[in-house]
Amino acid sequence: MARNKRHVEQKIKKEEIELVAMQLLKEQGYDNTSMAKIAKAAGVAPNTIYWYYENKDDVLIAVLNRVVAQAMVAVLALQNEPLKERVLKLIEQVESAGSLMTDVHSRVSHSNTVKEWHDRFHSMVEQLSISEMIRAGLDKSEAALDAKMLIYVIEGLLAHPHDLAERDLIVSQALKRIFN
Amino acid sequence: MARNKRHVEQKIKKEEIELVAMQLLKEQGYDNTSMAKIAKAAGVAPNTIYWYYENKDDVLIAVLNRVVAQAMVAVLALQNEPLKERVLKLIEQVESAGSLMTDVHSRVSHSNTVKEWHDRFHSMVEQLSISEMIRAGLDKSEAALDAKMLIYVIEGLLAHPHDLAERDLIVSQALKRIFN
DNA sequence: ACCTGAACACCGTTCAAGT
DNA sequence: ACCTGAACACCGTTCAAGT
Repeated sequence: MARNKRHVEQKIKKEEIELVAMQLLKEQGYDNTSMAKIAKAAGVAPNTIYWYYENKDDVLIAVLNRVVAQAMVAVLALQNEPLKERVLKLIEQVESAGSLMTDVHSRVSHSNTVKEWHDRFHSMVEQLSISEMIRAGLDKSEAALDAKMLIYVIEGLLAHPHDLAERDLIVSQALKRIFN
Repeated sequence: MARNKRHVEQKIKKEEIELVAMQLLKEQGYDNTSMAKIAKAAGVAPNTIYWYYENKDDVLIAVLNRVVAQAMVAVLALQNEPLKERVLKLIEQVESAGSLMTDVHSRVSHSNTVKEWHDRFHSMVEQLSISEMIRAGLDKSEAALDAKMLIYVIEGLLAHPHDLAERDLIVSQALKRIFN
């Protein structure tokens, strides 16, 4: 019993650190969220985090996995909607993660772990995008290139601020150019 | 004479700091280039840089202006080449600046000065891109959207590694989708 | 006007020690 | 196994002082 209880509490502690880190990283970004800040918000000593994670980038990755899982659920729920709606939902989801995606790109050059995470993530997105293209009737020989184009347009929309109407227009135009 | 000489030396000193900073920032990126490193390479005390620049982001902007001017010259030299060649030249130029463009994006949230520089730069690129679209025969009503798309594809190519052949393919595909 | 040495507050991370 | 206090090296930046 005691053994079990302690085991549960351990999981809770790590979970709490991760949830707190997620909130702070989403709201304030990587550089503005110090390890000390996370520790304080989680109610532990600054170096305690290092018992659960190798370093700050490791915390970032744990948070990224949560964020991605959440976004996937939201987008997959629209399985039967037209492609445009799903793309817009995806953008909305990633945008709610604040500057996290930009942070990933800027950490890639510092941390090999982040680089590996980024590369895996990117090729996953690419595969999904390619199947969407084929499913939407595109020629297999061109699907890969068009998938990349669409991803880059989405990334551009995420990197630069747009109101909803403009975003809608640009996505529509991209899909029109690709599928006409 | 003495007056003049000192004036010249002043310009030389600032110029040297900037050239050294450009080299370091291009090679090692923003975070890996400390003010102390720049100062040492320029042969001055670390805080001397603060006489010429308000802060580190100010140094970054001075370097960015140099890099952009250089790229503009290279691209404008191809005035009469087809659009595809000019786009590829632009990508090549920006790529030679290493991670500087990614660094700009990640500094935007920290420094208002960098944000302003970024916004100005971005709208300049957008205007140029729109005129290219119109010049290439696109309908005026769609030129703005297609210009944005093309810019985002270019940014995507810059943010992610591609060999020359793949890059060529993606640019060709993008132009084909836009102009067919 | 131009430059410096010394200091400040903060950062990510480590280490030896406690339970 | 889990957590801490104290310390380390480094960072951007400031300040008082020198010429």
